[in-house]
Amino acid sequence: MTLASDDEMLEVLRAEGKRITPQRSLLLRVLRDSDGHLDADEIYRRAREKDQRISLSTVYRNLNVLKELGLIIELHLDQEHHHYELRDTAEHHHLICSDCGRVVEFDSRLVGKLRDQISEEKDFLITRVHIDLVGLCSECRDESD
Amino acid sequence: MTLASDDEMLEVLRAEGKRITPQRSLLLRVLRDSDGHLDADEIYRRAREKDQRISLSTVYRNLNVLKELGLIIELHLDQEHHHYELRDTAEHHHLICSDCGRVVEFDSRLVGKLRDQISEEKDFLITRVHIDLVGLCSECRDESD
DNA sequence: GTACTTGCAAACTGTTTGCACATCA
DNA sequence: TGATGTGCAAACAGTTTGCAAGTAC
Repeated sequence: MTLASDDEMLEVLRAEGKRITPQRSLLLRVLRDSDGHLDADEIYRRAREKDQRISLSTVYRNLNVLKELGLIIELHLDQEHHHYELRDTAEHHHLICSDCGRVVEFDSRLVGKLRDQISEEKDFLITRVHIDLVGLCSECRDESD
Repeated sequence: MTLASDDEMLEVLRAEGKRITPQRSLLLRVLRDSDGHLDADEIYRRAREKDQRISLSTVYRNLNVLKELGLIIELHLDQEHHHYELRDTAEHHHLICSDCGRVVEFDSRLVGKLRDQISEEKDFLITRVHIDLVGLCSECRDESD
């Protein structure tokens, strides 16, 4: 499902003249072991569980490096801070429960259709599509009755 | 195109037990006279052109009030800070040029279809849909050739 | 009159940066 | 060895808040 193994990702770093440091390997591992959409602080917390010494600024710096190399994606999930996830071959979007905060990924043919339609209508070359659907998941909906 | 006139919006404030202050009227006027998607600082700048004394914290406080009353919408246009616009009867989404920053609004039948499809598939009650398409507008595309 | 609102300055949060030291290649 | 990366603390940007004074109703 995911673009590349950790090794392949490390290879991208090397190819771009970036060094492979224990911190970078660790961050990639944390991201891979997660279910996606972690914020910087959560990534920092999980990384520290494995290596006490990593610093928050290193986390931020490397998230930016990985983002520039296209290995991860920065999300703006209707929150005050950013979320990050490994870049995936399968484009997907997010369905967010406004009550419990749960995030579910989805995709649909309609997304590509929409993109094509608007691209033509507005004469844009569309490179990225962000879709967030916000609502109540079935559990939270039941509770609120 | 827009939900209500300024007077109607002020009426909503009154109905909620909020006071109608010159600052609030001014902010609504600034939002209405704009093309949408202004950030707080720009709103502050424009408001100050009309009334020197308004403060940035008043701007923030009132944007939050208006947001809670549903009179305006807060956007997260892939930037570090928020943008605001008057709530519109016609739901619309944003097409953003990653080069010049231009923002174009759009809507499409496909959005409702997508919403219905995912709602059913994932068993969510979907209340809000945010779509940002990012790309190059025709002018920026021509320049980059 | 009084609860709500304002302006100011100070606090807060998420993120970035300068610098000296450490480290990958 | 030399360029890159790290940790720390300090800076920064956007936003929120405490408080005393002002104002809508």
